[in-house]
Amino acid sequence: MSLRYALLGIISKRRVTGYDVVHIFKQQMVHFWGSTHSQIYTELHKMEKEELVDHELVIQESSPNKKIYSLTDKGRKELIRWAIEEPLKSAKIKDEFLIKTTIFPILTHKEVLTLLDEVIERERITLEKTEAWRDHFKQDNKQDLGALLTVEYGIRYAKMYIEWCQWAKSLIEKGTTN
Amino acid sequence: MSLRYALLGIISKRRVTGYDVVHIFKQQMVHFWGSTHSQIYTELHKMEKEELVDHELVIQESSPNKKIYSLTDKGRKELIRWAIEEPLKSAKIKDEFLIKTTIFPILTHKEVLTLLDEVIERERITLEKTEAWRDHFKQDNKQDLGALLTVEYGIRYAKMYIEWCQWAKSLIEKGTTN
DNA sequence: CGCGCCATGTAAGCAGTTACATGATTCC
DNA sequence: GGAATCATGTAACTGCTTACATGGCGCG
Repeated sequence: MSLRYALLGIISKRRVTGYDVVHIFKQQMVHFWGSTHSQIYTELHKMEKEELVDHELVIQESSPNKKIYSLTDKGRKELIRWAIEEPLKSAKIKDEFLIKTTIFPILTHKEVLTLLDEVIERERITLEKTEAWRDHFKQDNKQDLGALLTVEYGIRYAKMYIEWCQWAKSLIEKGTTN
Repeated sequence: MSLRYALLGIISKRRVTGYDVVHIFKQQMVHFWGSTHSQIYTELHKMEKEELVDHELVIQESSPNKKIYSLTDKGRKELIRWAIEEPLKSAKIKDEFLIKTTIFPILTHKEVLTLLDEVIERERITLEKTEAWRDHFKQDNKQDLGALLTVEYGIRYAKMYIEWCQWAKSLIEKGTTN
């Protein structure tokens, strides 16, 4: 049910199409939520039936027609109700690499270090992109507190991950087994 | 499909029942994976059909009978193949609180600070429990590298979350809006 | 006498992923 | 000529959650 509130949140800020939302998920929300176009379009239809959003059809010549969504009063009220009344559920994380971590003892020294280096590199790239996005975003002076806080979260998360990997490496390099 | 490898990983370390696995998920894997007994029992059945695990039935008097699982050769090979050959997929996170964060600008100053304090408290409790578990675990001198690394990850994650919340609070308290 | 622990399972429903489907325009 | 971008949608499937279902034992 939370995808719904993520969508309501995005629509509350600016006039967007389903297509725009897909990109906002990819650029700004990667660090804490994921979704695909098929799920997003479906949820938007459901929400429209329940009168939480409505749309305006824009006819275009050189590209396909599009639907620009906006919140209804009911939608806005429901979003705020959820935010302040609905009890907090803790994050659900599915991190494959941590599963691999649990079986480090049955892998060789070399295999483990290769895996760790791959992850460090992946996170380093993510960190770089996220920092670039934050800087670009700050220059725009957009004053979107929500976005500012969540990018910062993304940056801190990536840094933590890299530091943890480096700590793991040093611990493994110290050990003599395998 | 990753639940399967999480299960294979657990079974590779010790002789466990489905019931034990449920508790291992709750105690040691909360930080990076979640599952429920219904999904676990179902997956164990599937894996047994595919001959990745087998079980030994233990008849008990004062409690229900139980099935103790162990890896087959095929299971162990498949686990290692997955760990070193299967390309890394990045973590999938679903964090409701970060969705709430994106709409901070449409909430009042007070509502936002209440939410942040709730989360800080929740994470503080998690951190305390996780640190207690690590210390207890280190005293046992269990030498399980995988578990040592993942608890440490849990601790670092919780600390990062708390620090980020505190940074957010200071940023909001500095601001005069709302 | 009720709650929690041990221990297993099935069924129904919802959430999320991948594949199928279309089609013009723009850029290389 | 091929790939990427814009823009929307449906269908099939897998993964995950919640509810249903059983039953003895020990503790307060």
